[in-house]
Amino acid sequence: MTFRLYDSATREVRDLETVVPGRVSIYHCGLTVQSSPHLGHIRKEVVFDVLRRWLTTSGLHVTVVANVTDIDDKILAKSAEAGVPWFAHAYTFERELHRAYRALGCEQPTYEPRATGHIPEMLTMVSELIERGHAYVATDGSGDVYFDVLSWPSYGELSHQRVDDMVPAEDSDPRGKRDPRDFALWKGYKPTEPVTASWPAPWGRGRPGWHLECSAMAIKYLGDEFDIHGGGIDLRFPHHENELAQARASGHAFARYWMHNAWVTAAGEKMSKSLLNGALVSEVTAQYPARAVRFYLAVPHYRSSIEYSSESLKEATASLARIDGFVDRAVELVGRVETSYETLPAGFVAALDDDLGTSTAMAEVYELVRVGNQALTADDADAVRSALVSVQSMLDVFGLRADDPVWQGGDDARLRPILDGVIAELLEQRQAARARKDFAAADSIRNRLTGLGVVVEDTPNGPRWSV
RNA sequence: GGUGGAGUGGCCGAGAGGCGAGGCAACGGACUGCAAAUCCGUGUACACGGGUUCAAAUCCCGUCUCCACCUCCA
Repeated sequence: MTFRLYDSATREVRDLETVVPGRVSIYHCGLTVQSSPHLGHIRKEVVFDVLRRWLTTSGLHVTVVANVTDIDDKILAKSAEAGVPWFAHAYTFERELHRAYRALGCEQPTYEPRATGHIPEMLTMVSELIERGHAYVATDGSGDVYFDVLSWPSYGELSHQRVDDMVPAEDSDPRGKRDPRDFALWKGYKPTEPVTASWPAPWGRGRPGWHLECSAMAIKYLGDEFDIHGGGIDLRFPHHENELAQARASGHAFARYWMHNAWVTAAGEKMSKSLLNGALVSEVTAQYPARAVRFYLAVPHYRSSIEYSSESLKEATASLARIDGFVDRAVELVGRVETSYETLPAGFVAALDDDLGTSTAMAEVYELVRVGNQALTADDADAVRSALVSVQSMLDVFGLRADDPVWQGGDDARLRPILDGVIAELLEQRQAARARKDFAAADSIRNRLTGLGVVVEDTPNGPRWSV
């Protein structure tokens, strides 16, 4: 095992040394299901999907946990506005998140726990923190419980900030806090909120704070200590800092490595719904092939931001078409091939082992495509097969194989033979016209097909077509 | 105020002291009836100003610009 990962906590690339040899446990913060996912949200899913695929391909047993935050202030506010129960609102967007996962070929996590299903675990953690003197019940009778930041000297260790330098928000309401930097573990029930959105607790009815959920669920499913904790870079502080403080202060070792992905930006700024610059996954996949969208999100390094533009998505579509062109012609010549870790080029393996160097790894794909195209021209079947095996095994790691069933939806399989027959008939007419040097008639047929989106190419073995 | 990230050729995007990652686009050539696809070739890129070094996009100092986090954020 030579996988190396940049750890945001230590700010260096380190060898991945897992808690249990041969196994990797990963927790990445899922979404708060309060609205439709945009490209930025789904980038995180793609990044961790590629990570999971790479570690699995490398021979490790991978367990992935990604939570669903199905209760929070926004869900309550938006559902009240819409006049629907809060859980109906949450389920609606949870389903939409799942559609986005599937659309981009992301495998679902091993476990996908909902926050509201883990109240007992959270209550236990809050109790432990109170007993150890790191949490307290609010002084204002609200029923809130806060983490006592000043009681935990290493607070700030993840984001490398000193508590004294932290500036509280100007409009922050001190409520029943001892210190403005203290954060809520438990939010006391308010009569304005639905009673179904609250649970009984020793210190009063209420609901969990956001940070608490992840700590409790990560420990439940992955154990006291686990390997990688991930999420978007914006979660580093406060969310992950708080998770770490809660978990360690209640006696758990918690994550060994912290992995944060950068954003998708729009006009240079972070994509977000509040800025109205968010491109929804459903909108983008309606305009571009979902596989090209995955390519676009998966190829740049995960710690670099990706600028959203239609040009970039068109370019991704064109790049993929070049790769597919080789794969299609190669499969026609040598048939389907089996892939494995052993069929991956050394440069590809080295690139991904070095902090998931996806961009460098993709350059290996193009190299093999070029070599394979040369072999096709030379009619060297062995060399074609060899290149095809490498290319397919690399695309597999990226989750980008064209023949993966996840990309096959939409097409009506019954129409395919009919299409084949009709186009074959037209191409025969065109070949006949070409044979009698009636190029006007031949070009007319080709132009009509091109107009319908069917690309016709003449090869030494006769014409071939693709959509 | 504190803590980080970034500025690379027409565009996207890697790299992090030494032979110009790669893709998209463009141009020339080969192939083709013409195309398409493919292959071959074509670029003196690293925000700016200094410095260190035999050698700097990469290290150091300074400057400019942009982005982010500091208790809603993937």
